[in-house]
Amino acid sequence: MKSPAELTELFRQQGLKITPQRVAIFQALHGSEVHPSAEAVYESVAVGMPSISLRTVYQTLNDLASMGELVALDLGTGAARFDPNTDPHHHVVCDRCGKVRDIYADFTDVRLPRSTKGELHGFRVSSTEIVFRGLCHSCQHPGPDE
Amino acid sequence: MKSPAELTELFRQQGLKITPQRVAIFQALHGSEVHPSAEAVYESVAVGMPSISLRTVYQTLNDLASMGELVALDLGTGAARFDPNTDPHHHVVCDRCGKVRDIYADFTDVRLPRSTKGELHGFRVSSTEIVFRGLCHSCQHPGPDE
DNA sequence: GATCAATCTGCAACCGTTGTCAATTGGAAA
DNA sequence: TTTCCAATTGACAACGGTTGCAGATTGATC
Ligand SMILES: [Mn+2]
Ligand SMILES: [Mn+2]
Ligand SMILES: [Zn+2]
Ligand SMILES: [Zn+2]
Repeated sequence: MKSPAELTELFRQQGLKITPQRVAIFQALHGSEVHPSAEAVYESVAVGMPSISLRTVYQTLNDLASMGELVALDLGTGAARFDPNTDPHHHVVCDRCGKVRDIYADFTDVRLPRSTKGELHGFRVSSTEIVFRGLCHSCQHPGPDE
Repeated sequence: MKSPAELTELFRQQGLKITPQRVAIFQALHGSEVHPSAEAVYESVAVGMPSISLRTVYQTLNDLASMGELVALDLGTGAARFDPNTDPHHHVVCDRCGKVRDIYADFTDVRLPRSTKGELHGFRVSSTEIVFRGLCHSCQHPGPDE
């Protein structure tokens, strides 16, 4: 995802208005590696802008996603996660708390294998997603009361 | 997943009742490779048992899943998909119609890479899922009206 | 067959997300 | 700067998938 300043410029070019809400969302996401849900973005932005609505957060996240500045991920944790990292990469997900970490690895040899008839099951594959699931550090060492 | 007869025996052993609804669901799933949603199982069973409720289908699918006889998959197609194939394998998913096919391939070299500090990002990984996404055969050649 | 806990059905409620629309607002034009 | 209007906002309803609930029904055991 581009910087808040670059996104501002991009939105302006597209004829979209630069609202304080949008700028706050740009800032909340920039450089973030936590893969927040829309709700998490909302809570983070709402600290400094209590009047913002969840609907506006969804709208802006969807706008960014359709511009390709953000990737919406469904990692099976209930809510969609938004990823400002648009480089090709994979993920580790904690089954207990939903924590997500980026995984950079060259899995170029992971390709859809051909059937015995030499074809790809009739599929034309456009992306390959690898998700590692397990427990994160803190969920492996649960405190007595959590 | 075991055969309907074996599942019947298994349920009996667990002290669970053998109801016509459960048997019909066992039969609908046995040998199936379509990865149906709960709704799809419901529609299939309801042909011969119109009075069955969707709630019962969910209940039985969840029971089978918690017994390990079935795997519940979240492949990002909206509804959960239920897989009677409990062997380790991967999937190809059609982005357009949601069709799912099993992929058997040895990706044992696909492992969570270690960080520069030599650790696995603090994670203890218990499973690795590979999902290939793209278009199935029929969705690559859409008819004029679909 | 009688008993009774397990199960079933129908419906309400839940969660994450999107549709709707009146009120508000950013920014181009004058 | 002021005007103007389309874009945006926020509140709330509605949606699809799933689960909670409660009363009616039924399978297993005797
Ligand atoms: Mn990521
Ligand atoms: Mn499968
Ligand atoms: Zn965790
Ligand atoms: Zn298809």
